[in-house]
Amino acid sequence: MGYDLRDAGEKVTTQSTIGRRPAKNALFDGFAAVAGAMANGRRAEIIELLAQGERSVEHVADAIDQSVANTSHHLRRLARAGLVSTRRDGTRIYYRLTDERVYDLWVALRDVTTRHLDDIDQLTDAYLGNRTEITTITRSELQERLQRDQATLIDVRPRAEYDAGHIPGAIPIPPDQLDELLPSLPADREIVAYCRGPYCVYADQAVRSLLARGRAARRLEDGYPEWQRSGGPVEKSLLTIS
Amino acid sequence: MGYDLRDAGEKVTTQSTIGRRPAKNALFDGFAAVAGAMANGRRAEIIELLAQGERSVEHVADAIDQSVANTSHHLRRLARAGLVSTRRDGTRIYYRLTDERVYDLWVALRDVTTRHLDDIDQLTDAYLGNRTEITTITRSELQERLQRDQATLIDVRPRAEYDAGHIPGAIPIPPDQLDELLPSLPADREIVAYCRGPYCVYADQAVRSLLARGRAARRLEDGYPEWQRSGGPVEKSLLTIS
DNA sequence: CCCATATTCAAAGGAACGTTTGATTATGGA
DNA sequence: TCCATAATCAAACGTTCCTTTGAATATGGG
Repeated sequence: MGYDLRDAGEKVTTQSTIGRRPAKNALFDGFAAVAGAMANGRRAEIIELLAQGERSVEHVADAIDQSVANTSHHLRRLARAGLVSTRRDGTRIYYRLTDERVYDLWVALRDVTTRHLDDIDQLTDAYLGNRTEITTITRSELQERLQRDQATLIDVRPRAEYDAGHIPGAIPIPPDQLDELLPSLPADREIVAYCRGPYCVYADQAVRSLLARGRAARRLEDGYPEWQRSGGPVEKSLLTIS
Repeated sequence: MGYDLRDAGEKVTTQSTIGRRPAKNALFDGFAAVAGAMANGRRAEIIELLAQGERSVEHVADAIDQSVANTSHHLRRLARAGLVSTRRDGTRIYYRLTDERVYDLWVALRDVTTRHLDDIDQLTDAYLGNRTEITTITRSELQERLQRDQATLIDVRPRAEYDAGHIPGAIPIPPDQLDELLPSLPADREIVAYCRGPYCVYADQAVRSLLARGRAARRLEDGYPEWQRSGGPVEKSLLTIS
């Protein structure tokens, strides 16, 4: 066992922290308050949603299947922790993530959770189906293949989100038009689908559908926000969100 | 205002998510559970403490001024979320952060909090005192100055932590020997102090004490775990922690 | 100026959390 | 084998949190 380093010297800490305890408590309660803001499933969903771009309260309420009042409550709580900010446009109020650092925090949380929480695999299976037949491609791999014209890239998010920003060269295939549009894709190359992130259902749907038709298809390992955040090139179709 | 992109297309999401709601809830509750594990001031302190290295339950209890039973409770909760792991050595159980990703998550939380929570400045002031007279130096600046022999580096953590690992060339100045050892430092160069991280009091104490003696002194902007995590060189004095 | 719409606020019930207390389990040494 | 030590567990208290309900506030259009 040897020289036990681990319990030596702590008396010192205790001594020099005497009297500071209330202040230390308050400081760490501050960190805990921010963690607490994310410590609710619906609020976690909100953060994932706002990572896509700003959204109105009603829109958020709709997306997370909650009442507007409750959604507003959750949004206010996130705002109090500094995670989201607001912008008023007429009678509507738009919420957004305060900055990219908040997004980074969310990704770090997602990462740790998927790696360490025992049940997470069952949970993702229950939500997204068994993903074993769906192979993924990394961002850098995709970038290479696009440069060499070796892949057809499709964006399977709702049209409005495509318009607000997408990976250059991506073909818009809104999720409600999968069946109409997928067959018309060129048959010469592999197809890569992406949507909102690793927990977005659309890309999985598209890949499954293509595989069922005998096409070669993969999904981007994460999604558009990750692509954008990592500095990948971006293209906007229409007016920017004002 | 133009074409309102933000509320278009959401019906689709709602439709294709119908029936999946319970699974989606469960998945995001999983993320929330991990956030919830950090959503308590004492548990946040535990994470910051374990970022320094593994510690026994009693040690942790001592450091956070809580009963062993309560501390054990908090540690079990962190373990259930996958954030910490244990190792038994005889009659003691040592807790550690499960991996570096957990540390990254903690740093991301610390970062977001210090940048966005309104009261955090008052809280750090209350805990660490007004830091306006204490200037900092970044890790890369420090590395440069060390290479050019332009600074004396002191490690003001308890001796056991210094022994477990420190920045090469750092002189150990345990916090309980500040007054004895500080005056004997060479007077020809600026002194840089570091300890456990941005919220560790020792480096501040050392710098204040040196400034009061008319010496040029700064503190490393963060601390040893950050240095180590960013790939900086590390030196160990004695046996490794077994 | 009034009304419709979008959002927030306040109150209340039930659930989950944090701390304390006292008892229980597991290990190593006598 | 028995005892001391280290850690966990179980129950119970008060506190905080989440959701729902109904009312209140702010903005823009008629």
